[in-house]
Amino acid sequence: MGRGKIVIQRIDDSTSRQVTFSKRRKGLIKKAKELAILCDAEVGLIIFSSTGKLYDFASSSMKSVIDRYNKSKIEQQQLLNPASEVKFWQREAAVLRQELHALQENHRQMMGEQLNGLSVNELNSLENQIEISLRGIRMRKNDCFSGFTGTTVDSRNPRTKPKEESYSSGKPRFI
Amino acid sequence: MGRGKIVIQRIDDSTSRQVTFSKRRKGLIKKAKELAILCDAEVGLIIFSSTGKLYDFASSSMKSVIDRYNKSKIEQQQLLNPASEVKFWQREAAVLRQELHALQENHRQMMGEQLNGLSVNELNSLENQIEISLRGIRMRKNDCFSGFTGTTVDSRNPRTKPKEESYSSGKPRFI
DNA sequence: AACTATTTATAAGA
DNA sequence: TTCTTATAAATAGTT
Repeated sequence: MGRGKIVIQRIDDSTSRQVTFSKRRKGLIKKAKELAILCDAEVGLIIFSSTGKLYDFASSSMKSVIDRYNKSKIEQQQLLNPASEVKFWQREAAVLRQELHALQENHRQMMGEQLNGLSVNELNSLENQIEISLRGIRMRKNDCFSGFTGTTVDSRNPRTKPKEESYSSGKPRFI
Repeated sequence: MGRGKIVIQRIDDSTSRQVTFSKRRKGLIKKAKELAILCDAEVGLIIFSSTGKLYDFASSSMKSVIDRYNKSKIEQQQLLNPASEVKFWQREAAVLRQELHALQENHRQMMGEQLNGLSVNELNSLENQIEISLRGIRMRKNDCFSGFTGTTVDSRNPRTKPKEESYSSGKPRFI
């Protein structure tokens, strides 16, 4: 966009390279500003002349832009790096598998199965837990069938509670 | 540069803001590239869209640009920060003052003045230095007045040496 | 995503 | 460096 068309390659003549640098740098910074304002974007622009002089523009602050850039790049790399992603999901799967196994074993023991591996103490503990659970169930049952005397049970919104505390809930409360 | 003139302010309509963002981002990156090539400049450009997506361009690498930027900024700040600059020159002056004092004291002692603060050992050392200096001076003098027999003195380019080794030289050689 | 009328940027010249 | 101006390039609004 000038008197003549130019090809985009290094301008050999040092003087006209400097002149072009001045003009285009000004234009570039102007357009960077406009983009930031028009499109509500965060823009950072750093220019070093061939003589090493620094020119810059940032719509917010250069520190903010660079920090955001670094954060963004790290995230990008982690998501785009197949090895990391694989590792992430491997870890995730390992954790879930472990939780699942623990819960399954606990569940079997609560059902009175697979008790061979337990010591007497552990069996006592399990027995105790199940007795507590049983008492809770019976108390709730009692509430449900014999009206609301309100003497020994929690009276806050009692009508909605039974379902939440039944054993079939997804979150068991004892180990 | 379009069908109509626009004012530079946030485009309210989200769709046309996005369209404009696409067009202008492309244009800005193109111009950044051109500036880098045409003018042999190092350019880094970071753009975050209003939706947080990152677009960037660097003529070398963004790391290189940011590192250079940081270095450049630190230098700039140190030079533009009056307090730092004052401190810098204060340190510089202190060092020079110290060197000057040491040299002045040495000079006075070489001149046989201000000898009160010296121990016998130091006086002996000084005496010795001055004797060596004296011998050097006499040898040179000898060379100058009695022709060039070349028996005991350095014969490399003898005609230019006397001036360099006279005591009035700016760089004294003994302490 | 294309088109095109305009505006804007800028190459060359002074 | 700065101004001018012819021309190339970018892009706003439209399709």
